[in-house]
Amino acid sequence: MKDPKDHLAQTLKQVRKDKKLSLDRAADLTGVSKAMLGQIERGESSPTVSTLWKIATGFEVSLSSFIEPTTSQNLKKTVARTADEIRQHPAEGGLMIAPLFPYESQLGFEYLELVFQAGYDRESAAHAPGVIEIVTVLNGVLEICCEGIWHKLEEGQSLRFAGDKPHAYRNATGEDAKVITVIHYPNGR
Amino acid sequence: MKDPKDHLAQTLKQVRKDKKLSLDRAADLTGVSKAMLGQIERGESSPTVSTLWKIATGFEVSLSSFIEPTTSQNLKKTVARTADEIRQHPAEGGLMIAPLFPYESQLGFEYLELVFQAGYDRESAAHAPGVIEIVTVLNGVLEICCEGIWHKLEEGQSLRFAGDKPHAYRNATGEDAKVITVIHYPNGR
DNA sequence: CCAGAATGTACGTTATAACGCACGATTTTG
DNA sequence: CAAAATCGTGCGTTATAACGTACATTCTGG
Repeated sequence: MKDPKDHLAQTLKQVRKDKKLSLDRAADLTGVSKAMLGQIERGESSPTVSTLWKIATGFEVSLSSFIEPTTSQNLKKTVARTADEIRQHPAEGGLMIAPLFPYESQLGFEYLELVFQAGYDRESAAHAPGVIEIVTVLNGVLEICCEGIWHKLEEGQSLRFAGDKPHAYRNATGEDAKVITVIHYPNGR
Repeated sequence: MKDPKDHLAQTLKQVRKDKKLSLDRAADLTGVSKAMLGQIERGESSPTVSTLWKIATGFEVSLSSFIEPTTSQNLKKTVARTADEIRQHPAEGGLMIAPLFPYESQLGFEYLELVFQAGYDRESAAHAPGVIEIVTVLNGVLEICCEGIWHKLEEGQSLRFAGDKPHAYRNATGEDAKVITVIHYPNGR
């Protein structure tokens, strides 16, 4: 990725246009001079983080939206997926994975369907720092161990936990357990 | 929220420590002088966005992680939720909502279970620009209309679509339809 | 039509980011 | 143990962010 200055220029100009503000009005709102706002929009200057914060705060927009690419057209497309058609069986037995919506940097998470077959019992290594996981049980019973504590989840129950620590999954029943899981990576993956 | 300079200082120092890098080594990696890295870490200077980009790129960390609050301790706690216990019935009939994990700014999304009762048929106003929705049908059959096209989702099927346009939900069957939905807001909510 | 207001840009001035280098303290090496 | 290397900080210099102001152009209302 190249210097974010150009993306910032476009985004600032677009936000101001969306809000139908002149540079004068925008300067009043943000506390940043209209001359500087104009320079940023024309890509002639790269503001400090503090100045960008003043702009984002004045416009009531998140800082991130000024520096990360906007939602790509790909994400705006409607995509339908059927878990039964894309389920995969990795080398490691007992677990099947349907990557319904793989990781997208603009969303910050991946969305999977997992099937833990009867008898599954395995640890998962800690993910990168800050990773958060959410699991909802659709069918069956699944136990998840995090921070030394086992949580038994039945159909309709959900768990959110820190995925940046070692954790474990166990299906001690005689039937498969099917879950939906969202894994959020704050620093990308 | 206050000036992000202090958060940036802490984060930069922590990232460098995690990677076991001296200021010298970090300067080599990022192309930013060690004197400047030191000033940023001590909160004595607010870098330009271009300089911050060089730092993030050199460290192979996302820009956002330097300017948004780190995952709060609240998010790291293990939380179990049962949809049956928290399901709500809003004024508007035919739809029940279990807010399993409400919106968190650090995740950027909310995670809900929805039950569309038999006969439900209603439009949903467009969300803010950039919003992306994901829906997975757990039980029953649900139809979702986006961009003028109806998509029929049966059990095990999922849909991702742009939530910043008018869309509609319909359950034309004689039974309830239960879904999990993730709604991602790029600019917060 | 005309005067005043609004708009965005250019320019000179001021403040501060960003740098290279020196230095004292600490750690490493032979 | 002494010398060399490394470390983080402070300082002066340079480059540029950020500002206030002037100006040409366009718009608006009487």
